[in-house]
Amino acid sequence: MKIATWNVNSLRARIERVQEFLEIKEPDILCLQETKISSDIDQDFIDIIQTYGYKANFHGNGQWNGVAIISKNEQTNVIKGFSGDPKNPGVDRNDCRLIRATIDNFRIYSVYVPNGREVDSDHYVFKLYWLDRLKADLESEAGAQQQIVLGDFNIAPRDSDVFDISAFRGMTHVSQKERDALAAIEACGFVDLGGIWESNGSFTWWDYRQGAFHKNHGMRIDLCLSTSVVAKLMGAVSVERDFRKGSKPSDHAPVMIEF
DNA sequence: ATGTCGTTTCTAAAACGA
Repeated sequence: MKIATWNVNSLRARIERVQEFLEIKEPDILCLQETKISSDIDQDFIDIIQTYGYKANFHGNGQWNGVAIISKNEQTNVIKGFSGDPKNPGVDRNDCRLIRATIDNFRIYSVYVPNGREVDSDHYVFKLYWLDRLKADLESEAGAQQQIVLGDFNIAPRDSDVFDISAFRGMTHVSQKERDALAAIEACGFVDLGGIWESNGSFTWWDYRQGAFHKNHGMRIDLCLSTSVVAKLMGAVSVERDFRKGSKPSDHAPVMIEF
């Protein structure tokens, strides 16, 4: 079984690369982030994806964010956004950053954690809130099914997950509070499957600017967290760097995990 | 060189987000 996650930075702009990925890599499940398409036109993309034998569920508001789950097998009990009615601190009230579905008795979550912008901004407060809210939803669904959480966390868990930690001191993606929020989720019984990479180099995102990809100036911010039972079944983990190359790439590469 | 993309909008250049 192959499960992948990919921040595509606009599905409209990336549809040909996504088709290429489905055709060549044949993942059983693909979680997408930053689809930037609205629910109204999702059917166009569902039709394209169906021609490759996949089913899809989208959660999007059009201009920004947007997440999706694509799978060969049926998706049931799909939930878009957080459960319940959270007290939102006021930023990005109608954003679309979470979709979950049950596939083959696994509970799959596609997440797009807020960027946070600057550590002294409301957006950073919202990022911390969002991570805490995600933890609550994961805890509320724990036990019944094995859980796998994939997506763009906008957090580099360790210093070795950025190309030059001195360039990121005091910035989002590496700050202690967001790393603590991620650690709190892991403390609920989740394993960071990409954490098997001990050294610099296994990055998942590279800035479009300054030739960052060719210099390997990147970060590992696209993560896959699973319950420890699932982690024991893990085979190969790979960053599909070829999809960061070539014509019109996203600034993120897909991460693929085999079980 | 905030040097690239992708989105949107007063459909051409700019604002905004990442």
